[in-house]
Amino acid sequence: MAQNTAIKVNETSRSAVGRDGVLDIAARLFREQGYGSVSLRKIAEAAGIKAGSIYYHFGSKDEIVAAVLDAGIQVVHESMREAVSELPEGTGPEAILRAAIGAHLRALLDVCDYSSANVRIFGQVPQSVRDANLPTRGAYEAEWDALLSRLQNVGALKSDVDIRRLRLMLIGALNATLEWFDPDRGSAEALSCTYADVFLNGILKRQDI
Amino acid sequence: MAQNTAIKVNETSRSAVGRDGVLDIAARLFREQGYGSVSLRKIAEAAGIKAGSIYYHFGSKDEIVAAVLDAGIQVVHESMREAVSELPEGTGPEAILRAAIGAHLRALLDVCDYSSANVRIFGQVPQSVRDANLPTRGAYEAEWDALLSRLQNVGALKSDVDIRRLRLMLIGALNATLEWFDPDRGSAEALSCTYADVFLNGILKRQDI
DNA sequence: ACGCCTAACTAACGCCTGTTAGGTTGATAA
DNA sequence: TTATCAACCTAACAGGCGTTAGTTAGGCGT
Repeated sequence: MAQNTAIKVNETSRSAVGRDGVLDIAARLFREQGYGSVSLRKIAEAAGIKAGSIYYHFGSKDEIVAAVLDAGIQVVHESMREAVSELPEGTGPEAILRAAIGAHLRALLDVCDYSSANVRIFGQVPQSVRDANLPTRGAYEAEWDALLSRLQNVGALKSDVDIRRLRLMLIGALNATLEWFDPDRGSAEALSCTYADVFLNGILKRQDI
Repeated sequence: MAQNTAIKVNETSRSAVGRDGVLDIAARLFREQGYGSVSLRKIAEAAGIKAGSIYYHFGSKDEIVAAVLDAGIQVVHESMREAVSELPEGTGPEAILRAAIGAHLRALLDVCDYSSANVRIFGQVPQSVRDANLPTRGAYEAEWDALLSRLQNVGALKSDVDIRRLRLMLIGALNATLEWFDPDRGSAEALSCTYADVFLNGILKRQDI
């Protein structure tokens, strides 16, 4: 009757991973292994509970992945908004852009499983889940568009570049770092600096500097 | 070794999709739906045959996806190499880079299912399949590294940028277009031009031009 | 002490997956 | 005509999937 007590003994009572615990683990597994190969049984096992128990906290697998996706965007969004709003008044356009790029990259590469999971699995989840994530995404994209437009209006950016396209290029390039970034080969901070350099000034050597 | 066009001798009764036909369809489905949600039965149905019949042409699902991944890299690799080698002698560094960027982007965005499937599903396939694709990937990456090194050695590129990192940034940014590119909002050619502009000169407005 | 609430458990369901073995075609070569 | 052979089909296998229903156990307020 008293089955494996080994698990329960170490914490006197129940471990109680809870909804947030399950979500944390799901985000980590999704980031590491992708959407398709992470089953509810895998999530449950990593959380130390049984698959069926997940349905106490969530109504379906889609609900879990949707929660992960939304949280992922919100983390980068807040990180970016704060980084920009914290700048002293009168900060130049170049420094503003550098701050925004750095915030996005930091949220992605420093250990936030939610935001990295979002980037990694968004293209793998069912259409309905993608659709549910679109409003949250849209809000973040609008924040970037507003920032870029402001910079373009004050004459800091080239005037012939389409804002939407620029934002897609920028965020796409930053997100792509997830596939190859290795903290052992240089910090996220250093990478962020390189990215800003390239995007702001290009890679061609110029005589005029 | 381009499009297969499903050449069949006397299409009287049997359709005979054959190995190449199955591969074409698999590449398209993988690109559209991702690795996890494309089953052998889906591939078979789209090919007009039954699931078991696939095992006449391939030993496993992994073998199919591995073939798709390899072909995908080879297509971009050849596209890029040809585009660069076809340039007239004495072509400037900027034009060379533009040609390489354009070739990569064209192979990805114009209807090659293999190369786009590679970018889309590489992060979703089993580790063993990824590993099998690494040599082919490495060859393409080496081609880029050689090109970038050459340009840096002749003083065309900034000398403080790490070539490996530059290549990762460049290819990553180009590959990311797959997630949002829409031919109705502008051709791949135009996009390629914008990308080259940004990477070569940056997005800041400069007084010296 | 009582009942309620939370958080888990067990056991099963129907479906889908990759894979296999053996059978069936229709065209071609002898 | 007969034999060969590539290309397909049929039917089933074991195992994994998301999901559900019903049950159990500990903690807390009254």
